[in-house]
Amino acid sequence: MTREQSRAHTRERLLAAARSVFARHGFHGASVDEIAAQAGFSTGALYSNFDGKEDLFLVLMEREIDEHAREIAQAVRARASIAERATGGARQWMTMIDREPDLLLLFMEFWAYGVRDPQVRPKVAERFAQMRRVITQLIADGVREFELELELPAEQLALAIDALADGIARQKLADPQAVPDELMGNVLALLFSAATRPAAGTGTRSAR
Amino acid sequence: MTREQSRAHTRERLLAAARSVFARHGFHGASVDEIAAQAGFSTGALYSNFDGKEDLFLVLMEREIDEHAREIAQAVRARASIAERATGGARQWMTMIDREPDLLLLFMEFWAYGVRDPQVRPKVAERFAQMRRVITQLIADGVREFELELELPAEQLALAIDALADGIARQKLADPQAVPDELMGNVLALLFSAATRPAAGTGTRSAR
DNA sequence: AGAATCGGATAATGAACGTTATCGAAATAG
DNA sequence: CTATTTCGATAACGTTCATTATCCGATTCT
Repeated sequence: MTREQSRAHTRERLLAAARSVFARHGFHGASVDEIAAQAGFSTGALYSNFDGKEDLFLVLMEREIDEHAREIAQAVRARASIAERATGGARQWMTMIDREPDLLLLFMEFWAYGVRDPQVRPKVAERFAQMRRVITQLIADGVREFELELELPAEQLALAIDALADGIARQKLADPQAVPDELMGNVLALLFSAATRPAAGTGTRSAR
Repeated sequence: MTREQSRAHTRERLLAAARSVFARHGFHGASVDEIAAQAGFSTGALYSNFDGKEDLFLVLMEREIDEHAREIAQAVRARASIAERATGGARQWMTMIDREPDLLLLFMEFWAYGVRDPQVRPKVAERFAQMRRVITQLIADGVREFELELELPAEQLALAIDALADGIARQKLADPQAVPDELMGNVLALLFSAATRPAAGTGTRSAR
């Protein structure tokens, strides 16, 4: 194994261990010793491959967030009507909360940590912006496809939806019983019914 | 000064210092040394008055959350129409984010910390439940007062509103420019317009 | 009876302890 | 010989504990 491959391999092992340990204990609760041990290395190796606990955490988060953003976008795009897209996306989100609560908790810690640190804050903001862009695009697609008009700029609607998703996740993580599974879908449906109207005088005037 | 008064006084001073230091550095970033020093005591005094850093933090949070819940409820109750109540509450929330971002950050840390700890989790859940009850009551009042019917149980609508508020706060804390001040009010207005309809056949049939 | 004093309890101190993240010099592998 | 990993040292942190200072209630003395 070449040096480069070897190094990449230890990085990978460290990241995998970090994912597991961080998920179990949270950012502050996790110890670099445990991470390094679980990866089968010493802590020095960790510091040789990363700038420290914080850097390791940030790299890991970057990766995980990317993956989840892709998943959500995919789940939404697969649906047909705008109503189905909303409920489909909502359902996907709720199951994600159920399936990987640890990871969501980590995202929240990443946020709390990043907002305080001037170095990290832009990265957190960019993550939100990225998610907003994805949702905005989905809304724009739906609007064009189904010939609708919006009461609110798509970006703002997207922000609200993202905010709603976050807030619901927070409540469900604190008390799973308090949040019915269909709630998010229902609210989204209501929101869309109020925020959209048929476009006036365009293309195939379907209804009216 | 009597013994009891003296003790209450140091507790108060410690709590005030804790509020300041926690706000500045966050829960994990704050050191008990700094808190004790700022209060003008030794760390031992802190441990004599509280069970430790965690206990101090929890007591402080309990207090602050109570206060904020009162403020919000007051801001909503003061308004006349249901639309004004929504926008009034939303405005109050947005200014609160602007005015005390540090405190909101602390709430988030309190949440992240509490969700992991089996001892603290019920307390966090109870805080959410309390806020839901307040909002539910406000909705119920509005519905009765303006003779409306709901498309969704008031509790669920309340949960969604709370979630939305939380999520918007998170985004605004990460990037204040990304969140227009009127957004929350607008979305609430849309949500209410979709979630309510005039009650059929009750009392003074105003319109229709 | 009123004032002074004593004893037990309580509050606060500050030094000590174990744990943690971090770093640099040595050792090892490519 | 260079790059990567190891090992030991260090400083900071939360927490504990023996010690000191302080207060309150009861007892004693005038």
